Amino acid sequence: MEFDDLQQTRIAKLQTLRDTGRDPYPPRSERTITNAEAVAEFDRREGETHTVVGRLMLKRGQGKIAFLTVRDGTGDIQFFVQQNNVGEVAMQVVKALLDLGDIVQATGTLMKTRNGEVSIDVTDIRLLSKALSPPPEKWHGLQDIEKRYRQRYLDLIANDEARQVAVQRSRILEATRAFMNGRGFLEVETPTLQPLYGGAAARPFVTHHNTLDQDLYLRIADELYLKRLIVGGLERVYEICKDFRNEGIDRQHNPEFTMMECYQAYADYHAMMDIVEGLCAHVATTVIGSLTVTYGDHTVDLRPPWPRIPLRDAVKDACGIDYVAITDTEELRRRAREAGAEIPSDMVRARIIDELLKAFVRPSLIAPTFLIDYPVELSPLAKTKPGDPTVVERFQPFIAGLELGNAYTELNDPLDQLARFEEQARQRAQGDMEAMPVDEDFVTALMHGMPPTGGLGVGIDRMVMFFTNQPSIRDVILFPALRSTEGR
RNA sequence: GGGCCUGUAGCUCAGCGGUAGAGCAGUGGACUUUUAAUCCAUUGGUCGUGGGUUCGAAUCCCACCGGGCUCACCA
Repeated sequence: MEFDDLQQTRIAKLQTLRDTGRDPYPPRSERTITNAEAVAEFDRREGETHTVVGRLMLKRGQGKIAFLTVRDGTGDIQFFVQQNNVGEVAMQVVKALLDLGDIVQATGTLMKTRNGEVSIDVTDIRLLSKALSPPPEKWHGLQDIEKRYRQRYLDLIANDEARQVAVQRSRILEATRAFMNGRGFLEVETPTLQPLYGGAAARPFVTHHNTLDQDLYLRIADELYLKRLIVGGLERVYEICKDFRNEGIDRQHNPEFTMMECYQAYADYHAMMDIVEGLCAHVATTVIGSLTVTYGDHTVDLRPPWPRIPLRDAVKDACGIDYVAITDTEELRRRAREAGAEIPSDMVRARIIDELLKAFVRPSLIAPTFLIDYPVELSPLAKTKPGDPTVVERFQPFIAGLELGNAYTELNDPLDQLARFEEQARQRAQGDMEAMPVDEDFVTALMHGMPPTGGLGVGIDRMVMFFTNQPSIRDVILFPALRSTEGR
């Protein structure tokens, strides 16, 4: 490892500190009050002696005094260092050996400066940890997008918004758990390493267990395991976990992402819509403090209930194509192309409908909306609508153009499930690598009887994107997937 | 994978065929109430990498390594 001039300078200071008997990395620290508390409670704490800590963010020397802005996890406070109080030696240390980025601790009297800034009138100041690399620019922060993702700690140090998003994400997860627990759901854990993957249309990551000498898949969903628990009589279960999908990376997709899946026995997809509405409203009120949320150019009202629009009607309204009335696939393809959609000649009927959804319906789904009742072909785990074997009871919630999740009335007919798996296998044989493999073990579970069940998956990252008004999933995942660079 | 954009000092950015620049940070100095402190002086670069065009390339061209947007793919 090589050190540049700025680092060499700091390493020299480090040596000076050691040579003069000062440990640049002492094992112990003290804190009697957080910075935020000191500022918030100043009126009744003025004059008290306190010890505060944090990272040195700004340094304003002025002869025999110095003002240091120090930031801990709660906020900023100012150190007011006067040579008369700390002595000439300590003053020299502050001026010559402390650098921006260092972690420091100071003891002194809580006071306000002439200009009203809450400060510690320092009597003792010490270094807790010497930073050997300089922090990002103090005013512009860290702008380089790549560096923000690769070295997130710098982003968190320099950019307030990055910190806010990280905190909000945690609060959203907390609110989600509280909401689900409050509805009687049991939080469970199912395997990340699965001998057979399933529950979504996606390509998996493959790994290998040495002792078993067996390939395993990182889960693309936990659906099939959670439904086994429903079979087992756990009537309301949910899991919040990472799923892994070996696919493209873009503003709304990361190869590992966080999903909340829940299943409720003796319920259907309407109950799942109630949960989505309730969950979003709960998160909005507890985390945002309002049912009105702004995302990008849009401001949406999350107040339930949300419109529940059959996909057929939504597509018909958006582009005038009634795909139910057009039974001939070639006719449907022709009409879709006329409307302006790009439809490859080998695209199957269900994908054409999906394309119509993406091209014409989705862009207009700004207000919270449920699209319901999807073609059966794309939903091998969902129950068909009574009286219509071509449509399943499935819905997707959309807010501000974001697709937040997926849900259905779960298929609990074991023989129908087996037939759907076999149809998937046929599509797989025809080259659709995202079609699901046959999971006979899951069918075996269904053969023991699964109650009528509603199931739901919510993309937590997208929910966080929405509630924190972030345009990219990389902004809500602390360490997003990036190509590794040479020499790292 | 395609198209468009992008990579210059530790950080934020200018320069876009003719001597490599600014602000912040750093270094030296002045300063006992600053708020991105101020003032004086000053160090710092294989202009992502490698080729090419040219009398001359940070600048134009090609390839490669990263990144962003977008389309495709994908919940």
